[in-house]
Amino acid sequence: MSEPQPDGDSVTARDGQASGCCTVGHSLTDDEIAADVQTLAAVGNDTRYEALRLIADADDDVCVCELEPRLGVSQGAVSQALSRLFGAGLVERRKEGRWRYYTATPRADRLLDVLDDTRSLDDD
Amino acid sequence: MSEPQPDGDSVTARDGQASGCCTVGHSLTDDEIAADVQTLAAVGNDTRYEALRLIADADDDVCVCELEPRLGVSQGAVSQALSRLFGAGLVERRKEGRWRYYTATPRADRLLDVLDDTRSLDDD
DNA sequence: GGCTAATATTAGTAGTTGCTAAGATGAGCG
DNA sequence: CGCTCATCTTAGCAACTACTAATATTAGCC
Repeated sequence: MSEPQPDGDSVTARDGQASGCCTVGHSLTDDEIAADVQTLAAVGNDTRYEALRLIADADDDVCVCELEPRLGVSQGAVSQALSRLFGAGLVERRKEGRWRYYTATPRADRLLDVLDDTRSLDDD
Repeated sequence: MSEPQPDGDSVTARDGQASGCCTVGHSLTDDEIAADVQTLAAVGNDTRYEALRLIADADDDVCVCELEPRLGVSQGAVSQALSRLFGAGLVERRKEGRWRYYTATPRADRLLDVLDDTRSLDDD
Protein backbone atom coordinates (compact mmCIF):
# COMPACT_ATOMS: atom_id res chain seq x y z
CA MET A 1 0.00 0.00 0.00
CA SER A 2 1.72 3.15 -1.19
CA GLU A 3 0.22 5.82 1.05
CA PRO A 4 -0.40 9.10 -0.67
CA GLN A 5 0.70 11.22 2.32
CA PRO A 6 -1.19 14.40 1.47
CA ASP A 7 1.28 16.83 2.96
CA GLY A 8 4.23 15.22 4.68
CA ASP A 9 3.56 15.41 8.41
CA SER A 10 0.18 17.02 8.13
CA VAL A 11 -1.71 14.10 9.59
CA THR A 12 -1.03 13.86 13.28
CA ALA A 13 -0.08 10.75 15.20
CA ARG A 14 -1.05 11.69 18.72
CA ASP A 15 -1.17 8.39 20.51
CA GLY A 16 1.44 5.73 20.91
CA GLN A 17 -0.27 3.07 18.84
CA ALA A 18 0.97 4.46 15.55
CA SER A 19 3.18 2.01 13.73
CA GLY A 20 5.48 4.44 11.95
CA CYS A 21 5.36 8.20 11.76
CA CYS A 22 2.88 10.30 9.80
CA THR A 23 -0.27 8.19 10.26
CA VAL A 24 -3.62 9.44 11.44
CA GLY A 25 -4.44 9.19 15.12
CA HIS A 26 -6.54 10.53 17.94
CA SER A 27 -6.04 10.91 21.65
CA LEU A 28 -8.89 9.01 23.26
CA THR A 29 -8.74 6.01 25.57
CA ASP A 30 -10.78 2.90 24.87
CA ASP A 31 -13.03 3.76 27.81
CA GLU A 32 -13.73 7.22 26.49
CA ILE A 33 -14.57 5.84 23.08
CA ALA A 34 -16.84 3.21 24.56
CA ALA A 35 -18.63 5.81 26.67
CA ASP A 36 -19.17 8.15 23.72
CA VAL A 37 -20.43 5.37 21.49
CA GLN A 38 -22.78 4.20 24.19
CA THR A 39 -24.12 7.72 24.58
CA LEU A 40 -24.63 8.18 20.86
CA ALA A 41 -26.19 4.78 20.34
CA ALA A 42 -28.57 5.48 23.20
CA VAL A 43 -30.01 8.54 21.42
CA GLY A 44 -29.69 6.97 17.97
CA ASN A 45 -33.11 5.33 18.11
CA ASP A 46 -36.49 6.86 17.45
CA THR A 47 -38.16 5.97 20.70
CA ARG A 48 -35.26 7.01 22.89
CA TYR A 49 -34.57 10.16 20.90
CA GLU A 50 -38.16 11.28 21.21
CA ALA A 51 -38.26 10.41 24.88
CA LEU A 52 -35.14 12.48 25.47
CA ARG A 53 -36.53 15.39 23.47
CA LEU A 54 -39.75 15.36 25.46
CA ILE A 55 -37.80 15.35 28.70
CA ALA A 56 -35.30 18.00 27.63
CA ASP A 57 -37.85 20.37 26.13
CA ALA A 58 -40.15 20.28 29.14
CA ASP A 59 -39.82 23.14 31.58
CA ASP A 60 -39.99 20.83 34.58
CA ASP A 61 -39.07 17.23 35.09
CA VAL A 62 -41.31 14.73 33.42
CA CYS A 63 -43.24 11.81 34.81
CA VAL A 64 -43.06 8.47 32.99
CA CYS A 65 -46.82 8.43 32.70
CA GLU A 66 -46.68 11.62 30.62
CA LEU A 67 -44.26 10.05 28.18
CA GLU A 68 -46.10 6.80 27.67
CA PRO A 69 -49.00 8.12 25.59
CA ARG A 70 -46.60 10.12 23.37
CA LEU A 71 -44.15 7.44 22.38
CA GLY A 72 -46.43 4.94 20.70
CA VAL A 73 -44.84 1.87 22.24
CA SER A 74 -45.80 -0.34 25.16
CA GLN A 75 -45.23 0.63 28.77
CA GLY A 76 -42.41 -1.86 29.09
CA ALA A 77 -40.67 -0.39 26.07
CA VAL A 78 -40.85 3.11 27.55
CA SER A 79 -39.35 1.89 30.78
CA GLN A 80 -36.54 0.18 28.89
CA ALA A 81 -35.89 3.29 26.83
CA LEU A 82 -35.61 5.46 29.92
CA SER A 83 -33.32 2.99 31.64
CA ARG A 84 -31.02 3.02 28.69
CA LEU A 85 -30.93 6.82 28.57
CA PHE A 86 -30.15 6.80 32.27
CA GLY A 87 -27.37 4.27 31.81
CA ALA A 88 -25.87 6.47 29.12
CA GLY A 89 -25.84 9.46 31.45
CA LEU A 90 -28.39 11.41 29.45
CA VAL A 91 -31.13 11.65 32.06
CA GLU A 92 -31.39 11.82 35.83
CA ARG A 93 -34.29 10.32 37.72
CA ARG A 94 -36.02 11.09 40.94
CA LYS A 95 -38.56 8.98 42.75
CA GLU A 96 -41.59 10.59 44.30
CA GLY A 97 -44.17 8.30 45.75
CA ARG A 98 -45.39 6.00 43.04
CA TRP A 99 -43.98 8.21 40.31
CA ARG A 100 -40.61 8.55 38.71
CA TYR A 101 -39.54 11.90 37.30
CA TYR A 102 -36.88 12.37 34.65
CA THR A 103 -34.70 15.34 33.74
CA ALA A 104 -32.10 15.73 31.01
CA THR A 105 -28.45 16.03 32.01
CA PRO A 106 -26.25 18.88 30.74
CA ARG A 107 -24.65 16.41 28.34
CA ALA A 108 -28.03 15.64 26.83
CA ASP A 109 -29.01 19.30 26.60
CA ARG A 110 -25.83 20.24 24.83
CA LEU A 111 -26.05 17.30 22.46
CA LEU A 112 -29.56 18.25 21.44
CA ASP A 113 -28.56 21.89 21.11
CA VAL A 114 -25.80 21.00 18.66
CA LEU A 115 -28.23 18.95 16.61
CA ASP A 116 -30.61 21.90 16.46
CA ASP A 117 -27.81 24.32 15.66
CA THR A 118 -26.32 22.30 12.84
CA ARG A 119 -29.35 20.73 11.26
CA SER A 120 -29.63 23.41 8.59
CA LEU A 121 -25.96 23.22 7.62
CA ASP A 122 -25.97 19.77 6.07
CA ASP A 123 -29.33 18.14 6.31
CA ASP A 124 -30.42 15.61 3.69
CA MET B 1 -54.10 7.12 34.66
CA SER B 2 -54.25 10.02 37.13
CA GLU B 3 -51.49 12.26 35.88
CA PRO B 4 -49.45 13.83 38.64
CA GLN B 5 -49.10 17.22 36.85
CA PRO B 6 -45.96 18.42 38.63
CA ASP B 7 -46.82 22.09 38.54
CA GLY B 8 -50.03 22.87 36.71
CA ASP B 9 -49.05 24.14 33.28
CA SER B 10 -45.33 23.68 33.73
CA VAL B 11 -44.95 21.06 31.03
CA THR B 12 -45.29 22.61 27.62
CA ALA B 13 -47.42 21.36 24.77
CA ARG B 14 -45.77 22.99 21.78
CA ASP B 15 -47.09 21.02 18.84
CA GLY B 16 -50.61 20.31 17.79
CA GLN B 17 -50.57 16.58 18.45
CA ALA B 18 -51.29 16.98 22.15
CA SER B 19 -54.58 15.37 23.11
CA GLY B 20 -55.58 17.64 25.98
CA CYS B 21 -53.76 20.49 27.60
CA CYS B 22 -50.75 20.26 29.87
CA THR B 23 -48.94 17.34 28.25
CA VAL B 24 -45.31 17.22 27.25
CA GLY B 25 -44.35 18.09 23.68
CA HIS B 26 -41.58 19.19 21.40
CA SER B 27 -41.43 21.18 18.19
CA LEU B 28 -39.70 18.93 15.67
CA THR B 29 -41.02 17.54 12.43
CA ASP B 30 -40.82 13.83 11.65
CA ASP B 31 -38.16 14.56 9.05
CA GLU B 32 -36.00 16.44 11.50
CA ILE B 33 -36.30 13.65 14.02
CA ALA B 34 -35.43 11.04 11.41
CA ALA B 35 -32.40 13.04 10.28
CA ASP B 36 -31.12 13.49 13.83
CA VAL B 37 -31.59 9.84 14.69
CA GLN B 38 -29.82 8.84 11.50
CA THR B 39 -26.91 11.12 12.37
CA LEU B 40 -26.63 9.81 15.90
CA ALA B 41 -26.97 6.17 14.91
CA ALA B 42 -24.26 6.69 12.32
CA VAL B 43 -21.74 7.71 14.98
CA GLY B 44 -23.12 5.31 17.56
CA ASN B 45 -20.93 2.43 16.45
CA ASP B 46 -17.32 1.73 17.31
CA THR B 47 -15.96 1.48 13.80
CA ARG B 48 -17.75 4.55 12.49
CA TYR B 49 -17.02 6.59 15.61
CA GLU B 50 -13.32 5.87 15.38
CA ALA B 51 -13.27 6.56 11.67
CA LEU B 52 -14.92 9.91 12.24
CA ARG B 53 -12.51 10.75 15.06
CA LEU B 54 -9.54 9.96 12.89
CA ILE B 55 -10.89 12.14 10.11
CA ALA B 56 -11.91 15.01 12.37
CA ASP B 57 -8.69 15.06 14.39
CA ALA B 58 -6.44 15.05 11.36
CA ASP B 59 -5.08 18.42 10.25
CA ASP B 60 -5.74 17.66 6.59
CA ASP B 61 -8.22 15.46 4.85
CA VAL B 62 -7.66 11.77 5.19
CA CYS B 63 -7.25 9.07 2.59
CA VAL B 64 -9.20 5.83 3.02
CA CYS B 65 -5.97 3.88 2.88
CA GLU B 66 -4.79 5.66 6.02
CA LEU B 67 -7.90 4.66 7.91
CA GLU B 68 -7.92 1.02 6.95
CA PRO B 69 -5.00 -0.16 9.08
CA ARG B 70 -6.32 1.72 12.10
CA LEU B 71 -9.86 0.40 12.23
CA GLY B 72 -9.26 -3.32 12.58
CA VAL B 73 -11.97 -4.37 10.16
CA SER B 74 -11.90 -5.46 6.54
CA GLN B 75 -11.50 -3.01 3.68
CA GLY B 76 -15.12 -3.48 2.69
CA ALA B 77 -16.29 -2.66 6.19
CA VAL B 78 -14.27 0.58 6.18
CA SER B 79 -15.86 1.58 2.90
CA GLN B 80 -19.31 0.86 4.27
CA ALA B 81 -18.59 2.83 7.42
CA LEU B 82 -17.45 5.87 5.43
CA SER B 83 -20.46 5.69 3.13
CA ARG B 84 -22.76 5.69 6.10
CA LEU B 85 -21.01 8.68 7.67
CA PHE B 86 -21.32 10.46 4.35
CA GLY B 87 -24.99 9.62 4.09
CA ALA B 88 -25.53 11.06 7.56
CA GLY B 89 -23.86 14.33 6.56
CA LEU B 90 -20.91 13.86 8.87
CA VAL B 91 -18.13 13.72 6.29
CA GLU B 92 -17.44 15.17 2.88
CA ARG B 93 -15.45 13.32 0.27
CA ARG B 94 -13.21 14.33 -2.56
CA LYS B 95 -11.83 12.15 -5.32
CA GLU B 96 -8.26 12.56 -6.42
CA GLY B 97 -6.96 10.06 -8.91
CA ARG B 98 -7.26 6.63 -7.43
CA TRP B 99 -7.74 7.99 -3.92
CA ARG B 100 -10.67 9.25 -1.97
CA TYR B 101 -10.14 11.87 0.73
CA TYR B 102 -12.50 12.50 3.59
CA THR B 103 -13.08 15.54 5.81
CA ALA B 104 -15.42 16.06 8.72
CA THR B 105 -18.36 18.44 8.29
CA PRO B 106 -19.03 21.25 10.80
CA ARG B 107 -21.87 19.15 12.19
CA ALA B 108 -19.45 16.34 12.94
CA ASP B 109 -16.86 18.66 14.46
CA ARG B 110 -19.36 20.24 16.76
CA LEU B 111 -20.83 16.91 17.78
CA LEU B 112 -17.42 15.58 18.73
CA ASP B 113 -16.58 18.80 20.56
CA VAL B 114 -19.66 18.47 22.73
CA LEU B 115 -18.77 14.90 23.56
CA ASP B 116 -15.29 16.01 24.60
CA ASP B 117 -16.63 18.95 26.58
CA THR B 118 -19.21 16.99 28.53
CA ARG B 119 -17.50 13.68 29.05
CA SER B 120 -16.24 14.59 32.51
CA LEU B 121 -19.63 15.81 33.72
CA ASP B 122 -21.40 12.48 33.80
CA ASP B 123 -19.20 9.68 32.60
CA ASP B 124 -19.72 6.13 33.90
C1' DG C 1 -53.66 -6.96 55.35
C1' DG C 2 -55.58 -6.73 50.57
C1' DC C 3 -56.30 -3.76 46.55
C1' DT C 4 -54.84 -0.86 42.89
C1' DA C 5 -51.79 2.18 40.30
C1' DA C 6 -47.03 3.20 38.50
C1' DT C 7 -43.01 1.39 37.09
C1' DA C 8 -39.48 -2.32 36.38
C1' DT C 9 -38.05 -6.79 34.81
C1' DT C 10 -38.04 -10.90 32.07
C1' DA C 11 -38.61 -14.23 28.14
C1' DG C 12 -39.36 -14.68 23.60
C1' DT C 13 -39.05 -13.17 18.90
C1' DA C 14 -39.17 -10.53 14.36
C1' DG C 15 -36.37 -7.43 12.35
C1' DT C 16 -32.03 -5.07 11.84
C1' DT C 17 -27.09 -4.52 11.82
C1' DG C 18 -22.14 -5.04 10.92
C1' DC C 19 -19.14 -7.92 9.48
C1' DT C 20 -16.45 -11.00 5.95
C1' DA C 21 -15.54 -12.73 1.49
C1' DA C 22 -15.95 -12.25 -3.13
C1' DG C 23 -16.59 -9.76 -7.15
C1' DA C 24 -17.20 -5.15 -9.70
C1' DT C 25 -15.68 -0.53 -11.01
C1' DG C 26 -12.53 2.88 -12.36
C1' DA C 27 -8.04 5.28 -12.57
C1' DG C 28 -3.16 5.27 -13.70
C1' DC C 29 0.68 3.09 -15.99
C1' DG C 30 3.69 -0.06 -18.72
C1' DC D 1 -4.69 -2.86 -24.31
C1' DG D 2 -3.86 -5.46 -20.09
C1' DC D 3 -2.26 -5.05 -15.45
C1' DT D 4 -2.50 -3.35 -10.80
C1' DC D 5 -4.02 -0.59 -7.13
C1' DA D 6 -7.70 1.86 -4.46
C1' DT D 7 -12.18 1.79 -3.51
C1' DC D 8 -17.10 0.36 -3.84
C1' DT D 9 -20.79 -3.04 -3.98
C1' DT D 10 -23.13 -7.24 -3.03
C1' DA D 11 -24.62 -11.59 -0.79
C1' DG D 12 -24.87 -14.10 3.11
C1' DC D 13 -24.85 -14.84 7.86
C1' DA D 14 -24.04 -14.51 13.05
C1' DA D 15 -24.99 -11.33 16.52
C1' DC D 16 -27.64 -7.89 18.35
C1' DT D 17 -31.85 -4.83 19.07
C1' DA D 18 -36.25 -3.17 20.21
C1' DC D 19 -40.35 -4.50 20.71
C1' DT D 20 -44.66 -7.07 23.00
C1' DA D 21 -46.77 -9.71 26.50
C1' DA D 22 -46.58 -11.35 30.78
C1' DT D 23 -45.03 -11.11 35.38
C1' DA D 24 -42.75 -8.83 39.43
C1' DT D 25 -42.02 -5.03 42.44
C1' DT D 26 -43.05 -1.07 45.06
C1' DA D 27 -45.93 2.64 47.06
C1' DG D 28 -50.15 4.52 48.65
C1' DC D 29 -54.83 3.80 50.26
C1' DC D 30 -59.10 1.57 52.33
